[in-house]
Formats: sequence, structure tokens, C-alpha cells
Amino acid sequence: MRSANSDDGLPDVPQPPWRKARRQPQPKPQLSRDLIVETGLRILDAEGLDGLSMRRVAQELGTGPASLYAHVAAKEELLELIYDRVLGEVRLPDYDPARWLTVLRQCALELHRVIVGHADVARAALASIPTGPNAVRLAEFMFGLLIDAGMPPRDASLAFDRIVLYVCADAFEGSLHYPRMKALGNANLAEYFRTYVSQIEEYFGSLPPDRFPHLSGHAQALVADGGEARFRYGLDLLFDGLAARMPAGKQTPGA
Amino acid sequence: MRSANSDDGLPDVPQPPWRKARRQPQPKPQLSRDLIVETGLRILDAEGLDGLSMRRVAQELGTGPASLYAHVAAKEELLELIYDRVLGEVRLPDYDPARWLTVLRQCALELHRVIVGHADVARAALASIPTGPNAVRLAEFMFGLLIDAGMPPRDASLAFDRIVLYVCADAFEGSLHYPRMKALGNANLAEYFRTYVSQIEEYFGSLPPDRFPHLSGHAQALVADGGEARFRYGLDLLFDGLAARMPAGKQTPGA
DNA sequence: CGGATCTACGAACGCCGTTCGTCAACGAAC
DNA sequence: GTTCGTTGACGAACGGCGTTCGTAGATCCG
Repeated sequence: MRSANSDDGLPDVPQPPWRKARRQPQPKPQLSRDLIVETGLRILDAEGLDGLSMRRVAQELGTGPASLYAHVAAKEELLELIYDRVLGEVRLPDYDPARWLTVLRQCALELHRVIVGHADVARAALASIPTGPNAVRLAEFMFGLLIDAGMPPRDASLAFDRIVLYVCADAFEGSLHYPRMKALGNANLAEYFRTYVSQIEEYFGSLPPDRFPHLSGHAQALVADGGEARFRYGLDLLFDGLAARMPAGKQTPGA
Repeated sequence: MRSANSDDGLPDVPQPPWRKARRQPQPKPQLSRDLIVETGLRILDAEGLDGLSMRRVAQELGTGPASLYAHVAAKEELLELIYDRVLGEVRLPDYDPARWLTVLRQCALELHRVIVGHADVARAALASIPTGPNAVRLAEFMFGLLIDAGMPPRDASLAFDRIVLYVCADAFEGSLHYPRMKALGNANLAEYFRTYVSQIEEYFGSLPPDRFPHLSGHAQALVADGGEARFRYGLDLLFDGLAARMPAGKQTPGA
């Protein structure tokens, strides 16, 4: 096997110039956990959860799906890593237990903003019990705030848990509109909501008034408020209840 | 190839008598939408959402997956039909706007009970904007109750929406423990929670106390309350806020 | 230099949701 | 009674999925 096409390190004739480099020296920046997570997040943002597959990530990195499993145990783990990566974008406000209600509310709004910004990550947010570095950083901040404001640890645990659940659930519900919009062929969010909301309103309005007087009579009110207003309303409900439960009770609900 | 085993339409020997009837006359109770939904629900309860596939439903009915598509447009539609079928199990309390808070709370608890009873249906509950007959029946009841108690329609719409979201989200989060339990090889819920909860507690307790003083210091409080207590706590928060917003304000929060 | 360990990855396994084309059954029209 | 259009049932297949296996190369340690 000492031919000119030998593959070992000592070719006896020069390689044809057009097939010189079988392996690119640099352009493939080597596989790594972070690179996989970053690529996955980019696909998630661009194509949604349905578009995110191990094969798709591998393709984006110029390799096969099997190569990813040296860095990530399973798709679910990849999703959790992406979620924690997203949590890294949360900017925490100043830590001030005296103004706990305002600060905590700011936290919730910021968390909501970040998750909604990466629409489909909300699914992972709801699914995982987050133990990544960014998740514990956020948990320590919010949980500690409630305790330092005077709430008993068990109540603080419950309150923190419920706030995060509500924020993620609202983001998750909102994220479900995206595939629907794509399925209906709407180009942008505004057009989608115009057609979709009017359909819902029409449906409720067309219900038989004798059996569904309130739904058919108030169809307009049922679709009056959009996602953001709904989210704030529920958040206010939660925080009002919370304020009433804080022992010291130094802040008023409306703050 | 003109042999006795010819495959074309004109066999030159009579059919063996024991394979006369290729189609069974009755035993298959005919395919129908309701039968498919019922079968799907049974599989969902027995094997979870991961076990529910069109192929699995078809197999249970002794046919192929293609046969289902004459009655159901897609898997998503089947899930929504199953969800509405489950909502049919909700038993509504007596309609009494004067005691709106108690009645509405009873509604939420009953809805939670039913959804948790069919663990994985919670995913469908969160995903769909429910328009089935049982869904509108429930909506008319809860929405109407708030209006007849004196709440402006737009507020009633928001309140109803948030309550249902919270109930479904909590059930959904709870349903995610089931696959985890199966993956960890735990036989029953009690064993699962003993091992899982103690792992979580250990994890928080092992965090560096200088950077995570509250999480590591109150690890026990973080896992003290189980799913049902967490659910009630959040529900109470919502209803307290709601009571404070009802114009007439005839009921006290604690009712 | 030899062996062990780790990354890369082509190939394959067994699923999945859905579509296509065919085939039998059936009611209406002639 | 025959024809025909419609409809439900369904075998086969398409393209995609998550994951595993076996192997080849690289890298590091002794």
C-alpha cells in the first residue's frame, strides 16, 4: 500500500491543490458545552421549540448528532442549560429589604421580560427545578429579600415559589401563540392578533344567549385586554395578597 | 411465474375455507370520534403524555394510525378533545353570587382536583384556548359568577383568566414529577418524594453560605411544604387580592 | 513508546406524526 | 339492477426525531 494516494504522513507526490485540506485547521471552533448551549439558544430564538432538535444543533455546528452527547447527557439537559443561560440575562435591582415589595415586583417583571424575550424557553422554565448558577443567584436574591423583610422562611419559600411559577406560566401561555400564528399564515404579531382576537370575540358572541348569557353578552370584554395587561393584573393580585401577609407590613399594596 | 401461489386477482384454485371471512362482522365496535377520545384518555392516564401517540391509540383499537385521521385532524386536536372530555368531570357547586368568593374558590379547587386526577392532561389545558362544550360551560359559570357579584366585565374576564391559568400551571408543574419519578426508578410517589426532596434539601444546604446565606441556611424551609400546600397558598394570595377588588366587598378574604 | 482516556462521528435502531393511494361498503340516481 | 360518487378503513411509506454503538483519531500520562 505504498501508493501515491497513501493517507499517512509521507505522501510521495504532492496533494492535488483542490483537495488540500481535509480538515479545516481553525474554522470549526471545537465542540464544547458552552458552544452547544449558545447554538441551541440561537436556534430556539430563531425557529422555536419545534425547530430545536439535536440534529439541528449538530448541523449548525457542522457535525452529526452523536457528537453532542459527549458534552450533554440528553436534550432535556440541554434545555435546562439553555434556560440557565437565559437567566443570566436577568439584571437584578438594588437589594433593599425596606422596599421589598417594589424590589420584588421589579424582579418579577424583569424575569418575565427576559423569558418572554426568548419565547419558547418558558417551557423549560416550567419544567425544570432550576439548579444552575444563574437560577440560584436569582433565588437567593428573591428568597433572601422576603426573609430580610421579615417574612418567616416557610412563607418566603412558598411566596417565592408561587411568584416564579406565575411568571413562567404566563410566559409559557404566551409562547403558545407563536406556532399558532405561523400555522395560520400570519406574517406578524399585529396581524395575527387582529384576526385571531376577532375570531374569539365572534365565537363568544355567537353562543346561544339563553344558555351562555354572560359569555355572549360580554364577548368584547373577554378579549379587551392583551397579554401584558393580563400579566400585570395577576401579578398585582399576588402581590396584594403578599403585602397583606408580611408581618411588619411597612409597605402599602399600591407601591 | 404462473403458479398456484400467484398474487394477482384471479387465483386458479378456490380459497381455502378457513380464511373465508377476511373482515370480522361485528367485534370491532366501529371507529368514532368519541371512541378515539376515550381510548386516548385511557392511555394518557395509564402511560402519561409520552406514552400517548397516534400509533398507540390505533394499536389499542386494533387498527393502523391512518384510520384515526378520518375522525381527528391531528394529534393536537385529539389532545384538546381529551381535555374537554376531562372538563366534563368537573362538578359545579350551587350558583350563588352572594357567596361568590366561596363558590369560586370551590370551583378552582374542583378544577384542580379533576386535572390533577388525569395528570398529564394539564399540558393540554395550558396549551389550548378551550372552546369545547364543557369548557364554555365552566367559563360561563365562573365568569358569570364574578359579574353577577358586581365585578365589571373586564375585571371579571381578567380574574377568571388568571385563576384558570394558575390552577392549570400548578397542575402542569406537578405532572412533571411523574416522568422524573419513573426515570429515577422509584416505585411510588411516597418513595420518590422521600429521595427527591432530601436530595434538593441537601443541595441547597451544601451551597457556600457566604454567597448563598439564605438558601443554604433555610434549606429545610425550602422543602417543608408539599404540592397541595403550595397550591393553596398561591390560591389564597389570588383570592385575597380578588376580594379586595370586588366593588361591593361583602365577603371577607378568609371565607 | 505503550496504553488509557476522551472527543468526534457515521451508521443504525426504533420510535414518531402525517400523507398517499387503494379498497370495500353503501346510498342515491338512473 | 346497475352505476357512480362518497366515505371510512388502512397498508405503506416519507421524513424526522432522540439516542446508542462501534470505531477512529487525538491527547495525555507514565
